Amino acid sequence: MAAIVSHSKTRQHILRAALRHFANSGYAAASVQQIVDDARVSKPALYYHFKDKAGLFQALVSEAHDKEFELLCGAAARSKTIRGQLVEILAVLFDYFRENRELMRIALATMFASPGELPKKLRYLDRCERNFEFIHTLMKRALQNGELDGRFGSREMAFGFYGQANVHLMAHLVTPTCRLDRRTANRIVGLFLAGAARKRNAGSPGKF
Amino acid sequence: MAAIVSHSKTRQHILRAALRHFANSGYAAASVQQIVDDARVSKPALYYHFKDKAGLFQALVSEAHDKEFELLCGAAARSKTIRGQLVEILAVLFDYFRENRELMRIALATMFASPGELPKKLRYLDRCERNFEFIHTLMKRALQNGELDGRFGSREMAFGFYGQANVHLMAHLVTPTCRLDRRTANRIVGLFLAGAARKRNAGSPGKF
DNA sequence: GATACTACCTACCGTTCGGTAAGTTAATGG
DNA sequence: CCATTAACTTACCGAACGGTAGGTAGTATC
Repeated sequence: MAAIVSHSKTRQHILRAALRHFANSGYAAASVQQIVDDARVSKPALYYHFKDKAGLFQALVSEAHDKEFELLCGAAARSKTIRGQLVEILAVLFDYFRENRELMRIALATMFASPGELPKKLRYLDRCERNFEFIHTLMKRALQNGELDGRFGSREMAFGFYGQANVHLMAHLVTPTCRLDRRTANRIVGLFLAGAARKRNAGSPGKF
Repeated sequence: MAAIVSHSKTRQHILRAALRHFANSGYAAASVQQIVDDARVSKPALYYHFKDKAGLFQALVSEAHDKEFELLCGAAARSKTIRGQLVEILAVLFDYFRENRELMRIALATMFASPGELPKKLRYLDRCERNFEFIHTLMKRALQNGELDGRFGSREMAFGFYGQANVHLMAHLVTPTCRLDRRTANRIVGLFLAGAARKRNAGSPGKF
């Protein structure tokens, strides 16, 4: 896993242990003592590399959101149609999720955290917004292209899709419902684009 | 607010204060001391009425999910078509949400909590599942009626809808995006049923 | 060979945590 | 009039919390 970049070995151990504990217990319930025990380092070693508990968390949060943004960009570039882009996005998120579920958990948890749940000095809202706005941009473009239904707003569609993607990920953290793979990605995008209602003319049903 | 039922006045104060703190800070970060200070009671008074911190939380969690279930049932009964039922469900959830956002926050937070985030003895997964299964049942019925597209499974549609409903609620906790009212409910259901893709024959566009 | 810096260490700080022991007050029942 | 119970109270517990003071081994520099 090349996800955690760090110059020091100790710093790396700390980050990896912190990732485990924050992902598993949330910010408040994860204790610094547990983290340093798990990382087999002393507490001052942690406070040498990170300003405080919040700073340690911040490092992981930034990495999680930046990684997601990177994945979104890469995936969207791989297709020209909105359908292809959305499938690519879901597929790559699912792939990454399967092997880095702890980092993803942190990204999701910070996205939907209560105001008092995390230290106020933490900066992550701008990163959340950036990731959402990326999807939003795709939708706007597809709307102009005529790929999407003009009766809906780009914002509500971006919201519907990004929201649904996140729900699938979050739900999978709680109870693995179905395999999060490319096939599932295809079906989700299919449902999103075609809608759940029965079609009046079953002329060209397409495949999902 | 008749949400919190209790026989003792003190118990009521405690529950109300606990609701505020748990909703605002999450389980771990909310301290018993803050709660009793806020409720203007002593700590042993709290431990007289509730077994422990987890028991206090449990009372709120149960109430939150039970209330949601009640809302779902009432809303679904108000219409015969799946479209009508889904709109009613969203509308009633939105209504309730606007006036009881703290209780809703707890329901959502427990739904997507990490394993180590909450005490293990807490019982809530069965209640989550019950609420989801209610939506699932509606979808199954609508599928048999031919109201929904047979190419999709009832489970994935229930998931898509319930998930999207929850995302709208959660997102609204973080940043109020749009008015959560009946009009919004209509648009969300519209998007869910019709799909985002442009329709080939714009014969009867419907209104959302 | 003194100085300075990195990368830690042991030991400990004050605070807050969830929770309790034991006593008090007011009402109720025999 | 006494016993019991409900509904608390003050005072306190040990453990865990996040964080730090002060010292040190190793390396690099002048």
